[in-house]
Amino acid sequence: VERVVAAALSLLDEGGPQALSVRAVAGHLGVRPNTIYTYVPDRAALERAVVERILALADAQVLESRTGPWSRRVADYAARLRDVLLDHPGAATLFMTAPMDGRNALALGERLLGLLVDAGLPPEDASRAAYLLMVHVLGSVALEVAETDGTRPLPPEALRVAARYAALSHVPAGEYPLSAGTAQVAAAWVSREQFEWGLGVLLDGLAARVRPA
Amino acid sequence: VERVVAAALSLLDEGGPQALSVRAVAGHLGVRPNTIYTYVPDRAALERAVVERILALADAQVLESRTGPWSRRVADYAARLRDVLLDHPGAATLFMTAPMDGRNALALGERLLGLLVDAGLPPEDASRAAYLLMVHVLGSVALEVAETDGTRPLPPEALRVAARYAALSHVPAGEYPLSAGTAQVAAAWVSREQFEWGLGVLLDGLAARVRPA
DNA sequence: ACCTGAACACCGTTCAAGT
DNA sequence: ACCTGAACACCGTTCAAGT
Repeated sequence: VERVVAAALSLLDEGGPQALSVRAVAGHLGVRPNTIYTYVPDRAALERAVVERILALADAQVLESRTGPWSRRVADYAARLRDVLLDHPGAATLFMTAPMDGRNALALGERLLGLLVDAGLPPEDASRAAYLLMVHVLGSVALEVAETDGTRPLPPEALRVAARYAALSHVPAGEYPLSAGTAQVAAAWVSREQFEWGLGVLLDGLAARVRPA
Repeated sequence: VERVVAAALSLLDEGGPQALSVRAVAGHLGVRPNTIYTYVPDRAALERAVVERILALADAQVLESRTGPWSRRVADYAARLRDVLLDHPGAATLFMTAPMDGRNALALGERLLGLLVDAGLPPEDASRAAYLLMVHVLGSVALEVAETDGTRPLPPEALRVAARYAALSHVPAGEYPLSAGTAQVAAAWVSREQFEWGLGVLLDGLAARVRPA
C-alpha cells in the first residue's frame, strides 16, 4: 500500500495533476493495472491516501513554537502548511476535491484547535476559526497552483507574478479603471505577501472574538 | 459556441463534475466528438467558457444595493456569489482549476473593487481584499461541494450537516478531545452560517484597514 | 496476499476529407 | 463554417483465474 501511494505522489510531483492515473501507478511499479486494486478499492481512495500522506509530511514539519503571541503562532502554522502544499503542487487540487477525513487531517485539526483555544477563543469559535483558516490556506494554494502546470518545483514566485503582470497589462483602463490601476497588486495575488496579508486580516478579525483572559 | 457551453453546463448540473466530457457534449448535441473542436480549441477552453458562463449568471444576480453600511454590501455581494456557485455544484471545482481571466471575471472583480474603495480602503488594500474575499467564497464553496456528488440540486444543508455530524461522532474523544468536543460546530462547517461567520471575521479585519474618511 | 489476461465502456485529440 | 470516418494513445474497473 505504501509503495502505491509513494508512486502516486511521485507521479504527481513529476508530471502534475494529470499524471496521476491507476495505470500510470501500475506502470511505475512494473505491474499490471488491475493489480492496484489489490491495495486500494478505487481511484478516489488512492487520492485520499495521497492527501493523507502529504498531511503526514505537514504534521512532521509543523513544530509548534510555544513562544510568541498566539497570532504569530497561528500564522507560522498556516505558513508551514502552505509551504508543504506548494512543495507538491500536483497534489494541491486533491485537497479541494478529496474530503480531508483521515487520521492526519484530524491530528492537524486538533493541533490548530489547541492553538486557537489557548489564544482565548471560545471552543465553538475556535472550531469555526480553524476551518476558516483551512479555507484560506487550501483556497490560496489551489488558486496559486492553478496558474502553473503543477509540476515540481514551482517556478519562482517572482516569475509567476511577472507573468501575471504582463497578462494584466492588457486590461482596458477605460472599462476597468480600478482593476487596471491596481494591476501591480493583482499580479502579486499569487504571492506569499498576499497570503500573509490575508492571514493578517483574518487574525485581526479573530482577535476581536478572543474573550478577555 | 453558445450551444456547446450550454450543453456542457447542463451535463455538469445533471451529472456532477465527472459528467463533463468532450464526447458527452457532442452526444448531447447529436454530433460526432471531433465536431466540438470546430467551436472550441480544447477541453480546457471549454471549462474556462463554462466558468465565464456562470460568472455571467452571477453578474446578473449581483444587484449592488447602494444602501446600508459597506460591510453589509460586501457581505451581500459575497453571499450572492456563493448562492450562484452552489446552484451549479458540478462546476464548482472548475473555479479552483480554470483561471478566472475572462470578461465576466474582470467585470465582477471591478465591481467588488469599487465596493471596497468606496468603503474607504486604499486601492492597493482594496485589490488584496477583493482577492481575499474571492478565496473565501471559492474555497468555501469548493470544499462544501466536495462532500456531495455534485449534482443539482444539492441536498438541503440540514441533511449535509447531519451526515457530517454522524460521521464525526466516531472521532475518539480520548485522542482528539477538542475536535470531539466541538463536533457539533464542525458538522456545520459546510453551512451558510459558517460561511457568514468567516465573512464577518474577514470584514472586521478589513475594517481596521479602512482609512479614516 | 498478490498478480495476471482479457475484456468493457469509456476518454481527448489529430488528420485528411467532405459540404 | 460545420461536420465526418478513422485512427491513436490513453482511461477506470470487473471478472475469472492462477500462485
